[in-house]
Amino acid sequence: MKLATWNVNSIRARQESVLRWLREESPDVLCLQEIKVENELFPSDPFVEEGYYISLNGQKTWNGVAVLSREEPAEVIRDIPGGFLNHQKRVITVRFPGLTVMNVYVPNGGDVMLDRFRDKLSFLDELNDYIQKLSSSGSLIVMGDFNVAPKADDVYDPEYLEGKICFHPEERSKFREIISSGMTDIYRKFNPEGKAFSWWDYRAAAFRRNMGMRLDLILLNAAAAEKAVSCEIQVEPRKWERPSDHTPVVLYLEDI
DNA sequence: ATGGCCAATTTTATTGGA
Repeated sequence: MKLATWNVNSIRARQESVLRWLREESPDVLCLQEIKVENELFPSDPFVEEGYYISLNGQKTWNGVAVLSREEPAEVIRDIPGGFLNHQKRVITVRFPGLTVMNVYVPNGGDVMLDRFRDKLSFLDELNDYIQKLSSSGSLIVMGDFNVAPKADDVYDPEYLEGKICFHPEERSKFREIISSGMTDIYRKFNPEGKAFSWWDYRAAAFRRNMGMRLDLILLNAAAAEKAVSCEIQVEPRKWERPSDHTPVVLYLEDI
């Protein structure tokens, strides 16, 4: 089984790229973030023709998440039930027999001095609670754009970026709490050493100079981690024409 | 050195991204 996460930075701007990627990779599940469109305006037809069910939690202009899946989900849960930030569409959870997949887009936070950064930390707390709740019932995969680079090898220049957005000690601490509660950062399980990035700024020729961060993560509870075979960051789509600033991260699981 | 770009809407500026 093959699952992937990709922050596409607008599905309407990236429709052809996502279709191309689906044809090349044929994943069973693809979690999309920042679709930046209301559910009614999501360009569903070509993805249905490609053989996918579409589960949506979109909104106008910003945020928005979607799951494409070969199998129709048995259940779809939108947002974090009771969550304080639910007016921003950042979470969608799809459940299949024996497997739950949560697709998340954590707030960026803007700048560590802003209220938005405090909201980001609170969101990570709520997310952890929600993960623990769902983790008690079978295999759980949480994948998406966490907007947190967990460790020094996940950013191009840890000294320069220390304390800046996406690499501030408080957000790394919140992320570690999720890991401490029993989730595995599966990319690092298979690739424990070395710089690895999934996002590169559009500005400053950041991609050409490989000035990136690993913000797109896949977390597995113990039941799911047992079945994990490998995990890869696919840098190639970041080189395509009109790319997203993020690139796909792919997880392979033993058949469930 | 730490900027530069990109997308959507509020559209010829502004906001957010990270």
